[in-house]
Amino acid sequence: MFALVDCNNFYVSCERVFRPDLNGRPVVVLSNNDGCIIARSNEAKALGIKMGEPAFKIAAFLRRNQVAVFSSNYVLYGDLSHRVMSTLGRFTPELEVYSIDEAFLNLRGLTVDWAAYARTIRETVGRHVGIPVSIGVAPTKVLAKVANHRAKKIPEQKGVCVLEDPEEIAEALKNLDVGEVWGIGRQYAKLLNSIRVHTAWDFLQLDDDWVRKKMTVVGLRIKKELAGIACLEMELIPPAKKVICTSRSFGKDQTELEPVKEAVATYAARCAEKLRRQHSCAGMLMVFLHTNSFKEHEPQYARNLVCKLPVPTNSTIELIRYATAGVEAIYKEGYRYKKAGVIVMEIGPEHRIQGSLFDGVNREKQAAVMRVLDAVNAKYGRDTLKVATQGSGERWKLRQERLSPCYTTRWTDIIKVRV
DNA sequence: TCTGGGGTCCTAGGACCC
DNA sequence: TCTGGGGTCCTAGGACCC
Repeated sequence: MFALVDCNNFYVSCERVFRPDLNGRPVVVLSNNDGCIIARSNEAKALGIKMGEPAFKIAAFLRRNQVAVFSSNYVLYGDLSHRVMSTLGRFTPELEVYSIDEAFLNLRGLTVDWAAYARTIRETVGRHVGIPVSIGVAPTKVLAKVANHRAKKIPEQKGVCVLEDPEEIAEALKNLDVGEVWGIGRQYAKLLNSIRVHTAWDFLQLDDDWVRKKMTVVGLRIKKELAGIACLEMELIPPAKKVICTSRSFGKDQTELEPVKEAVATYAARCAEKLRRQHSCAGMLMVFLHTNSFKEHEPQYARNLVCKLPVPTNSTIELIRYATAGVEAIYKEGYRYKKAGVIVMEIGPEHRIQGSLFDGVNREKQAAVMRVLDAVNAKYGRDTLKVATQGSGERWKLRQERLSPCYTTRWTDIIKVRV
């Protein structure tokens, strides 16, 4: 049996941990740059606020309904996620951290009452971290997702749902929209609806060959999993990334090269950090830059430039050099730029790089410098040491007007309790 | 004024190898 | 008249996830 533990309205729940006054009130969290709604409390959902809605379009509505609005605080969410995951780790020898707010637990070998066990997990996470979770337990991962969906949607389940008995499973699938099944997105749902397949149960009645042909082996696996045949394994160690991207919209449109270069240098530095964290080097780098396509009446420009690196690297200094040269090459005067990004590809392990006969870089020295840079920044905070090209970020940095404190990771933000 | 960010997997078709 | 067999690698496009 697999359990899927999913944090309820995770970002909103994180904001509420240190603000219990927000319980019972509508709360939303915005995307980077305070752009779109990306998390909603149940009260906010009840008001009809849509996922992905641009915040500026419903600003008046939010005020009128006294909705508490937050910029996203990924430092806080990341830390609380880590605490949830380590608590979950105590309940299984096999934990797969699937995303910032979800994890699969392999319950194989345990002889317990599943529902009682799930309730214990739920209570423990609540007590230790303060985040409410929903738990689905079933014989396959896809069915655990189905169970989780019921745990969340049906109040009588009280956050826990076990699907083991075939008749219960059938009943659950008959009551589930096919588009709600994990792995069936909008396009496949449309295709299935067009042949009068509306529920997960209908999908299960389809011919294997048809599913294979129209939805590839991925679709067929989903079908097997719904039938109770486990095809998806636990992934205990997250595989190294094959592509790493750092991109941001600017806090405001940029019309000059200098601040754009600073931003791109900073994104390159982030990519380098991510590479070093997974002990990889990248052999190729791409930089892109574009204007705001929503502003249809303004002149539009979008370009990217790919650059093969002479020797794969994860050095901040080297990646910044190529990235800024790239953006200089594609930058054109006379546009209002909205967003830029750096993508590194052809990623491989750092201890197996192919050198070059004509390489002028002292790679050992460079690696030593990076070790010091990482150590200093780990101790004193990000960008305590940085490359001067990154600048201060004054002109282009994210808009974050409603950021909550970093309650758990910054000394000055720790809450004070009066006795 | 204001519209997010970061990933994975699969398939088909073409180029190329011996 | 006759026209092999077995592969790999790369790319673009399309689907999906959080």
